Formats: sequence, C-alpha cells, structure tokens
Amino acid sequence: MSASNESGGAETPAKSPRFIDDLKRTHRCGDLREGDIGKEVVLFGWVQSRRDHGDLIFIDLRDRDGLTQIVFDPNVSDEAHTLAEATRGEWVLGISGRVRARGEQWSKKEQKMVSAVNPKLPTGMIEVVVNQATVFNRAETPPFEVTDQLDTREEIRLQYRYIDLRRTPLQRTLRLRHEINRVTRNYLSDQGCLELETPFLVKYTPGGARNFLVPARLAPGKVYALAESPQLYKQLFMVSGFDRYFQIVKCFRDEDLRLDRQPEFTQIDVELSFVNQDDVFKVMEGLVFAVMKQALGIDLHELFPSGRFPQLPFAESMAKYGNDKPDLRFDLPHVDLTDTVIELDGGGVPFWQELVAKFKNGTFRRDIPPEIVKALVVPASANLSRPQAEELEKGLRDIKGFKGLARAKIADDGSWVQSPLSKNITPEARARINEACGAKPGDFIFFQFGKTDVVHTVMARLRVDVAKKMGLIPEYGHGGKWKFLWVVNPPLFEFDEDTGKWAAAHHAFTRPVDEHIEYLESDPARVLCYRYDLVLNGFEIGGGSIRLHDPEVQKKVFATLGLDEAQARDKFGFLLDALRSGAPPHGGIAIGMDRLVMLLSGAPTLRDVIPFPKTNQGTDQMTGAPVAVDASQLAEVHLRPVVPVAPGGNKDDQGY
RNA sequence: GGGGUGGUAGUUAAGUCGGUUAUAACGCCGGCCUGUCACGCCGGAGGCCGCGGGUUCGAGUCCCGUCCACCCCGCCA
Repeated sequence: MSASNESGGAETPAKSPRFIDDLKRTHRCGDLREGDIGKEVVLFGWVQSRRDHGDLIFIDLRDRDGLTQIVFDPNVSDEAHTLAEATRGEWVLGISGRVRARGEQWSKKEQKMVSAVNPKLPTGMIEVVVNQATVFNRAETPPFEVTDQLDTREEIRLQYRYIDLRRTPLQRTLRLRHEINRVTRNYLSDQGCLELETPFLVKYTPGGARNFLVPARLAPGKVYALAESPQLYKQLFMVSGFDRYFQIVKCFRDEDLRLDRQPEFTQIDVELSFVNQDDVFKVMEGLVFAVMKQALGIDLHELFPSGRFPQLPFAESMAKYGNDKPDLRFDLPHVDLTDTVIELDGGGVPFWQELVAKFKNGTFRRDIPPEIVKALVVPASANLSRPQAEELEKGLRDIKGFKGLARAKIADDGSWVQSPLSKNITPEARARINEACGAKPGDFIFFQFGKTDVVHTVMARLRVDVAKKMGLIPEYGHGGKWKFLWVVNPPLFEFDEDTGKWAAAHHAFTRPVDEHIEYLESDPARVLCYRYDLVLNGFEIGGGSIRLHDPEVQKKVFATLGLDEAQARDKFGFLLDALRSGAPPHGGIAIGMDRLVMLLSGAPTLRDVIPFPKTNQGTDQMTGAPVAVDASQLAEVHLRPVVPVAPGGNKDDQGY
C-alpha cells in the first residue's frame, strides 16, 4: 500500500528512510519559492485536491501555511505514483521530492507550450516532484468541502467543527487571535503588569448577569458560581500591592445568546494602581496601537496622530447618537428638538403640546427630561424613496415601546409633505425645525418623541440603518475604517421604575466625579462617574472604571442605593474589609477579546472567532453538551432532578 | 418567555394549482486522459422531502403539533 516502509513493519530492515523518524519535515506547504528550486524537501500535509491525468497526477498538499503542488510522475517513482492513484481528498501524506520550476509545458490539448505557473498561489512558481511518499492516514469523505468559500449550513459546520477549522478563513482568524494574545502579553508585561490568575469557581453574587451554578459535592446543598469576570479579585490584587495586573481570562454568563454573545468568552482584564481615568486610557491606547500594528500591520498614527483616541462624554453621545457606543464611521447626528419644541409651545402638534405641558407644569425636569423629541435628517443626496422610508420604519417595529416614526419630506418652499405632522405644524415651527435640523429641500426628517430611552433606542438604530442604506458602512465588517473612541462619564445611578429605587448603573464601587460628590444624596441623577467604554465602529469592545476606594464616599453611595451599613456588609463584606485595609486608588478595564477579534478580522459572528462555540441555544453541536446525567450522578452532588431524566444519558441515548 | 426566517441526495438549491418514476450543480464511486490547478471526457450510485399526527382516492406541497439551526426583542456590559 505504502510506497515507503510504513506498512513494512519491523521484520524487514528499512531500505528507504522512514518519514518522521528519518525524514523530517523541511518546509511547510506555504514556504517554497523560486529560490528553493533544486532543493530536496520533505512536506507533510492534507490532500486539498487531486488531478489525475492518467500518467501525471497533481496533488495540492495543504497545511496551515498554504498549498504546494506536488507531482507524481511514474517515470520518477512508480511506487509513489501508484500510491497517488489511490489517494483521496483529506488524506494525510508525507512526501519527499525535489523542488522544480513549473515553467512552460507542452499542452496536448492546445498543441503548444503553455505556462504551468499558477499566479493564484504564493507557491505557484514551483512544484515538488515526488520520489517517495507515504499515507499517514486515510480520510472519510468530509461532509462538506474544505474550501474558502462555503455556504454550508452553520449547523453542519459546527457538528464537524474540526473539519470547518481546516478552512483558511477560520485558520486565519484563529492565527490573528493568537497574534493579539501574544502582543497583549508582551505589551502589558512591558507596561509592568503581572499576569495573575483568579478563580473560576467563586461565590454566587446576585444581580448583574446570571451565574452558571456548579453544585458543591463536598458541601451538600451548596453551589459555586462560575465567575462572570475577575472583577473583585483583580481589585484585591491592587489591595495586596501587586500594583498592576492583567489576565487573558475566560468569563461565564448564563444569559441568552446573540450574534455577538457567547456564554463563555474571553476578556483582556487589566487593573492599575495609583491611576486616574486618563492613565488607564493611555495604557489601553498603547495596547490597541500595538495590536493593530503588530497583528494587522495597521499604523493607527495615521488616524490618530496624537496617539490618543477621542473622548466623548456619555451625555453628548446619547444626544448625538442615541447610545453609548456610536459608530463614528459616518456622521448623521441626531438633533434634539426638545428645547425647540418647548419654546414653540408644541408648534401646533397635539402630541408635542401634551409633552410641553408636562415640562411647564413641573412634571418633567428640563435638565434630565423623561421624554424628548428627536430628529434625524436624511439628506436628499441619499435619494431615499417613499417605500424605502417606510421600510426603514418597519425595521424598527420590534423595539419595545416603539409607536411609529413620523417623517416629513422638505418641499422646495420648505413645507412638509408625506407627513402626518404637516396638517398641524405651524409655519413658524416648521421653519424653526428646518433650521435646527439644517434640512434643505429634498431632505427627509424623521421624528421620534416620547420616553427618552425609547427615543434614543429607535433613533440610534435608525441612524445605523440609514447609514447602511446609504452605503456609508457595509452590512457587517469594518470596511477599512477604524473609529476608536472613549465614551466617558456616564451617570453613576439609574432610577429603577419598578422598585422606585436608585440602582448602580455599573457597580456600587465606581468612583463618582469629584465635583458631583455633593449631589450624592440631594440629587443622585446628576452624579456622573469615572466610568468609560472603549468603542470601535459601533461596538463596545471594552469598559471599566476608576474604583471607589474612599470609605466615606462609599458610605454615601450605599445610602443612595438604600443600603445601610449592615446590608452593605452582608452583600459586599470581604471587599469592604479589603478596601478598608489600605487600598490604593485604582481602576481598570476589560476588553472583550472575542469581539475585538471579530471586528478586526471582519468576521460576521462571534462564533467565527471562537474555535469551539456554542449555538444560540447554548449547545455544542459536536459533543451534544449539555447532556442529562443519571440520578446517581446527580445524587453525588446532592441534586434531585425536577424534570424527567433518562437513566444514564442524554436524548441521543433514546432513554426517554 | 415572545416575534421572524429556514430544514428536500454528502453539500447547496429547484420543485407550478395537491397528481405518474422528486430535479440540477458540486461532491462521491468506476473508466479514460502527461501540464492540471474550479482539469477534461464517458458512465454510475446516492432520498424517512427534519420528526409525529391529521385532511385527502392521493401530501415534499394543505392543516396541527414538535425538534433543530439562524436573526431579533426581553435578558446581558
């Protein structure tokens, strides 16, 4: 079978050298170039494709670095040629042979000399003519082809993930991920950060993301939680004096999945002592610059000559873009018309008049309005048709609280057409709004009014949808643009309408902006904090805060949250103790590694940057996890099933 | 928990108003071929139409249920 001695066994002394034992790999399949012509080489790899011409057989041999054409010529080695005849796709081969130029060859079909060079392959100038070969392993026909362009259902790709991972796009993405890991380790180490590990099995903490629970066999009836993040522990490292820390670490959250959310994901986690917000930014900007340069070859200095990313106050981000992760690859800012509408006394529009009344009678406060009016102008140059405008509105209908999008097309005389507002709006109000929006004839204005958060959500999505429709950004992917920015200083608290209480918008250990400490008790809504998100092209890729290390301020924050000393101790005991034991001022950040790789690689989903991802239902298509276990295994960890469980197995065992 | 899209050969898809033997491409198998690289030519095999039930003389097609995958809302930084 084998042209080498692979099947020969030990009884007959090997005549020709054995692959791996004697014949070591000399090159990878992407290595060989014209300069290697004449060399004797040994290649190992998988059969990408085979072209059998009766006498000559061509095989493209693949490994993670590329393809090399190998040629089996019966005049060179009859044995190797016989082996190649039987060879099929995805078999694993070892070959030795001589590198030669492809040059020009006589084509029988065309009856003339033709170039045998393949300009599509980096190795396309050469080929290896095989004089010895072995089959390390055969392969069953794969369920789908190992090609770059593949439209096989993801369900099947995930089931045979080890085959999918052979494909170049995924190989390239995971290699990029490796590079980002390496750059991160080197850079943060150089910044004086120590890579320290934190536990995965931690204490359950209520609030925030749902924890995965792990039953504790040694403590009947009790559970561990899988860590949502190393948050508490990294702060303890600061308390302990490690000063600067980083970790590339898995985090676990038992929430519903999305395109960009997996139950286990990776963070680049950083915490620094004796720093302010800007110090954290500088360290992370350096990291991003290094990653972009070393992993992607992109010099961000061309886009950000100062080496710094712009900083956008949270309030401004909400006002102009409707969310805290604006995509700055295009402009299309929102126009907040609330003040204008109030000054116009509603401008004749009944809905607006109702709104204005609430401001006038003191129901609503002006500085933090519970309801607002916003507009977005789509310029005439976008050539938006009426059906397209309606389509845009349809795309927003699934937003909870969405009540419809009013719109107006600006006629040549400045009047509004195609608009439900046109019959009520006063000419004066119309002119003022046109002016405020900078709207010109032919432009569309979209309006949304009502609850502030709904208006923001609707208009934020509209802004992105319009940009896609106008071709300002691609459906997915970076489009060659890298708009990094910091969104800074959001409110410390948010009011929970359900409980009627103030809650920490991020967590209770975020440091308030110094100038706002006086409002902690009197006007919590005004208090901003040292919290920040790193945003790229409309995605939040990281976030963090400067931590609250002052026990006096901490006490006031707890008071606003409605926690007295005892309750706070009960909830955060050991951390409070630690912070009172001599805690340095500190702060940190965590970058979502998976999202970062997704955005940098242009991958359409997070699943494409994780080697073994879960499906939307949180299952592993390949292994079938999670599976049922039998009652005795549950009993061992002191659990009794409340749903029917198959004796000894999962549903594939047909135990139901 | 809710809404949407999809599931037909190994893969991707077509399948009309419910009607005879369910098509095609790629892949696979066999044969031929000394310059291919999306090789070419000839031939062939391959189907629980996701699963279960119903309507009907007759269901891939209509109805009900269910499973799986994907996208979104809720949820989640």
